[in-house]
Parts: sequence; C-alpha cells; structure tokens
Amino acid sequence: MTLTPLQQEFVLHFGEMGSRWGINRTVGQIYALLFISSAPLNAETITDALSISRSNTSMGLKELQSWNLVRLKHVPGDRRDYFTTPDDLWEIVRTLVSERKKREIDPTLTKLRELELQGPAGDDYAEARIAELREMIEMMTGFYAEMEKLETERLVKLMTFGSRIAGLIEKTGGMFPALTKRK
Amino acid sequence: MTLTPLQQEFVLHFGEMGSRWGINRTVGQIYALLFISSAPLNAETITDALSISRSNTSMGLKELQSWNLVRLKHVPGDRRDYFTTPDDLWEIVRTLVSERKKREIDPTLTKLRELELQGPAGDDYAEARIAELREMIEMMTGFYAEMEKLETERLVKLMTFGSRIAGLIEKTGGMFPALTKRK
DNA sequence: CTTATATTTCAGAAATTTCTGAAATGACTG
DNA sequence: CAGTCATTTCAGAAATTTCTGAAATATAAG
Repeated sequence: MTLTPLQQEFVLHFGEMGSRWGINRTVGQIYALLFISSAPLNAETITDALSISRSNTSMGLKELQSWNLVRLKHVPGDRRDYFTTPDDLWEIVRTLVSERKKREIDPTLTKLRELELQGPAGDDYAEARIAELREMIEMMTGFYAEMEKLETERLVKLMTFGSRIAGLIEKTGGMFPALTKRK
Repeated sequence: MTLTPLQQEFVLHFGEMGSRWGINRTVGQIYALLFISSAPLNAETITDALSISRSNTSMGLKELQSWNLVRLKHVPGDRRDYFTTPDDLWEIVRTLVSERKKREIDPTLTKLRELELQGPAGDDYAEARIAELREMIEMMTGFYAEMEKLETERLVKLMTFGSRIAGLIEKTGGMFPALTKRK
C-alpha cells in the first residue's frame, strides 16, 4: 500500500510525537496509520506502508493491544488479523486517559500508601509531603472516577460549556453548606 | 548527605517512574529528592545524595528548570544555587499539566491545522478524521483553558464534589436551551 | 588582574531501547 | 497428517539516550 501525501505526513508526525508520549516511533506510526485508514489493515499492509520489518509490526501491534487502543477484526474467508481504531474519538480518549492513569499514576499511589504503612520514619517533613501527595492523587483519581461514569453526551456538554463551571461551583454553595460556610 | 530509608525509597520510585513520564531516571530522582527535602539543596548535595556525576546533576537541573518544576533560591553569603520545589502541590500539578500540554498536545494541534490548510487532498476519510481530531483537541484545550483560570479553592471544590457534576450538568438545561432542546 | 569556586558544555563511554532476520510456533486446509 | 500461511519469539545489530570526566566558561573575592 502506498500512502497519500496527507497520510504520510500525518503518520510521520505521530511517529515523531511517539517518544513524547511514552511509546516508540513505530507504535506511533502504526496507530496513526490505523487511525486515518477507513478500512481495517492487516500486518502485511502495515509493514509495507511503513517500510518496517514484519516482526516490528507484530511487536507494535502487540503493544497497541496492551494499551487497548486497537480493535481486531476479521474478514470472511481471510484468516489474517485486521486492525482498526474505534470510530468514536471519545472512546479513544477515554482509553488513553485510563491507560495512562494505570501506568503513570496508580503505581505511585500504591507506593505512597506502602511508604505510609511502614510507619513513622522519624522524618516529619518527608512523611508530611508524602501524605499530602497521596491525598492530592486520591482526590484527583476520585474526580476522574466520577468523570469516567459520565456518558459522552454529558461530557461534551461539560467541556463545551466549561466557561460556566466557575459559576456552577458558586451556585453549589447551597448544596454544600459545610464547605461554603467556613472561609 | 545521606538519605533516610524513607527518602531513599521515595527517590528510587520516582527514578523508576521517570521513564513512564517522559523524563529520565536521574531527573525523576532529583525532582523527588527536592520534593521531600524540607530545605533547598545545592547541586553538590544532590550529586552525592544520588551518587551521580556532577555534570549529570547539572543537566538534570537544567531539564527541570525547562519544565518550570523547580525554583532557584539563594543563601546569603553562599554563592551556590539552591533548588526547591514549590510548597503548593496544586501549583506543581498545574505546571505539570501545562508543560505536558505544551509538549504533547500543542505541536499536534498545530500540525493538524497545517494539514487542513494544505487543502483537499482527495482523501475524504483521512481529512474527516483529521478534522474530527482537531475539533476534539480544541474542545479539550478550551476546557483546560477554563479550568486553568479557576483559583485553587474552587478547583478543590470541583474535585471534591465531583460526584455532583452529572447533576449540575443536568441543572444547566435551563441555561443552555439550545443544547438540551435537541436530543 | 589573579585566584578560587560554581556551573556548563561536550565528546566519547555506557546503558538502554528499538529494530531486524531467522527460526519457532500455531492453526487452518486439503 | 503434510503443507501452507500467519503470527510470534528472540538473539544480536543498530540506533538512541543517558551519563561521565575533563575542559571550558562564568562569576565573585581578594
């Protein structure tokens, strides 16, 4: 398969961004290619579209699968695996956020709790900072858990009218008297 | 300087997480060390606390400065540079998010706009996907820009009572009839 | 201006990550 | 079950990133 110039440039960009996103160039390119392809692609096609080795494609796809970022399809009468990305961009974003949380946040939260369980270490400042950091992460992951429950339509509303958020919070004063009373 | 076991473990953890966060081990360790140290540290102290070379410390600190993650302090009568992290965790999180956005999102948004400006490329699917992706990123960065304006107190409220968000959105129906009418 | 101290730069060494080709494995087909 | 096709594994090669020591630069003090 030969890429159109548009596809080419898109794919190369995602390859370059890959390193900033904690994935390698090839994985970035494979994902980008699947993303802008209207039909599912098999490994062979990807291999020659990107001029990489077949084994590299295999590893890249495995990596993407471990991120839950690609879907496996099958074409009747063809026993090769075909890959796509979900049509719904929101689904992609959700997956991305959730996987990054799993890899980047959760292990640290676990470690912080572990450190706290080890009990007083006679290092008050460090202990306080660790507790504070753990609390912050817990608050943020708690918030994330709530957001995760919202269906797409509501999320879009929230994002689109984000400018009203400050006002909305103000309005909640009546709902949470305990909070707004102090200050 | 010798690290307490608690500091040691904390620092090593952040070193290991470094690679997942797009920074290297040393940079992660330096940051962690500054974070759990009650007083600012100079390069020499960091160097021997972490058993790394002086030049590596220098490069790590430069990297952290480019991320705006450390503050430079000076001790009267001592011309060495001393480094700390902000006391306010929220400030740290804001910086982190803002810098990651700058490095991971903004370049892609620019590239997508560029691709669209190049005009119709006779590849409808790719063009549609690119437009859709650009719109999604614009919506999210727009929302982020709003959040960024909120002062910490309101953000904490928002996060703490995140569970009410769904309800709040529902309540905004009256405010945005155009949106809630269709459905 | 000279010396002492602090920091940065940078070329190459060391470590790590990525990629390839070849071989192994799996799985369907006739 | 022998043959074919698809995919994975993996050891080593290639590329990239990280780290170091030495030299260069910067800055304050005497």
